[in-house]
Amino acid sequence: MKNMKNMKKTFYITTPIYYPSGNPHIGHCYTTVACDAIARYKRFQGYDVMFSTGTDEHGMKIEENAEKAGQTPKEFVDGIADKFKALWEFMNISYDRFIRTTDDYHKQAVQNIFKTIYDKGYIYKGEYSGKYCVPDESFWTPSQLIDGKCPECGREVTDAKEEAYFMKMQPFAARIEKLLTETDYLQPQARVNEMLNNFIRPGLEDLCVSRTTFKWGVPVPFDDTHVVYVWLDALTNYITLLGYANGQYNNFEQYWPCDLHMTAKEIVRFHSIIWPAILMACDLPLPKKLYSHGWINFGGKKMGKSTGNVIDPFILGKRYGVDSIRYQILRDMPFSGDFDYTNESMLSRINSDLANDFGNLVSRTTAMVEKYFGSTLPAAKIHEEVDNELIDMASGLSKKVDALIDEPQLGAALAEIFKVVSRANKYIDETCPWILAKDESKKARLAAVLYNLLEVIRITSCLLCPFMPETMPIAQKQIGASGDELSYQNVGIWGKLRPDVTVEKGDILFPRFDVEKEIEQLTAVDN
RNA sequence: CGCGGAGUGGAGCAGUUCGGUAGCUCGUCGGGCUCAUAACCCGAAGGUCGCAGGUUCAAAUCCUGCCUCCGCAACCA
Repeated sequence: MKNMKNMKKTFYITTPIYYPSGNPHIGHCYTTVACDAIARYKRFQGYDVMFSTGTDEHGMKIEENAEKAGQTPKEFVDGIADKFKALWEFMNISYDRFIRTTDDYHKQAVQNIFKTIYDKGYIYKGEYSGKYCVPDESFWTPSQLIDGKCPECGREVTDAKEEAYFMKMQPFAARIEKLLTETDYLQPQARVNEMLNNFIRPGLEDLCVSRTTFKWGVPVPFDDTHVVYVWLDALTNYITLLGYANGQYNNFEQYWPCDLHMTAKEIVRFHSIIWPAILMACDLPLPKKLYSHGWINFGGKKMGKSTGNVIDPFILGKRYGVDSIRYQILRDMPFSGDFDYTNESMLSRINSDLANDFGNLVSRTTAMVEKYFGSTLPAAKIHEEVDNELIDMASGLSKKVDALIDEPQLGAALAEIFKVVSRANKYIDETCPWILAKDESKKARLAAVLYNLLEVIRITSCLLCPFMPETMPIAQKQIGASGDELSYQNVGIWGKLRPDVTVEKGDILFPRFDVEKEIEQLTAVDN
């Protein structure tokens, strides 16, 4: 039975669950911050949002890394899961639920799901064969081999077989192809061809869903010499954390099917082919959208090599502000394709958009209201023709942003917002308030100009708030906006700020950085 | 011929679906303004749109061939 609260439209958004074989980095941040911005935006729109994230904690690599660290696997993942949580707290990530695949309810649910699919006849016992490195006890695919040898230790590999459970894929192949070709499930579209050409057209192979070469996993319910392999363990987090096949939660009906799975491009295949197959095997509805973004690279190189502390999100966030970092990566990340991160581009973006354009707009506007009217605008205003373009742009902004958030094209959404911010700066030059201020008979016109500027700040700050949740409320306080004036209902309506508003000029919102000095110091930190 | 993406003024990108004056941001240079975080506004310089052919009155945009870079190819966000 749904109560009134649950009558609201729901929106379920997920990050992948991250593999905690090492510490979180800015790449994890990108995915998670993007989801956070969307989740906050949807809450702002009035949706009942479920925003999930977590960690995928089983598997051989964890077993090995734990051993190297002299810890049990559980101790090892506990430590790293805490680091992820600490980073998300630092980055102001408003997740609703954090799942760990080592959580008891999840393990139980995975076993239930495995059993269900087995009982339906989609899982059978077979043999996994491949190239095997005996000393490392690892299977490798032909493509992973380096010069035909083990990529880990460089020794010879041999043909080997092991008993394994497989999930049939053929029963689902046609539906999966339709999902990819006839719907806009997978975004961006370019990835669809990749999936079709590489996997679907050649014919989907059955999926290996258990392993016997390591123990750190969920035991197969009726055969505990096997542990459940990553697919069924990790992907199912999206439904187990809602309570599917377990008694821990009871939100499955409420939030499934998922509205948006956000992932990076390397796991597209698992989310576009395997995950739908698993859901089909369980007779469950399919998620609505999968968005696969590119990577953040550094000087053309992939992350992880000698990039140093500079890319540590804690260091950047403490130095430049969490909101600024959130803004920069979301603004500069292209819709598809990778993004090449440099400290220069980050600082330049923060300076020009946040300090010069937005922050300075708030600063100069509130300063003028204070200086010319003692902080409180008079109610009497005189409108002029020159105001119209600005008013039209600001009034129509929220509709454009709504649509871009749904794509989801966050960079384009931010660009649209900043077009209006720039237009407002230009408007100041067009209207020259400092000249109006010298003429006592033009007070009502001056009041209108300043009010219009405050309105632009009200509207843009509301739309920017999901991206920069710390700073925007401060800006809103400075322009004297509060309560219903900041609601979603009013963000598309011009003139909602009360006419006799009182501003409260405050600290600088986004300080400007000396790029050369900062680069120097960041480099010093790096070495 | 494994699959896919990309090559556009100094840098980063848009434009290519349905051909028709090459656009944006940053940077540089010049000017304006003074409310503001030396910020803001205006203007200018700067590109044979990877190369070579072809179609067309007209191609960054369509066709053919080639070069270079990058990613993917059973779990790096």
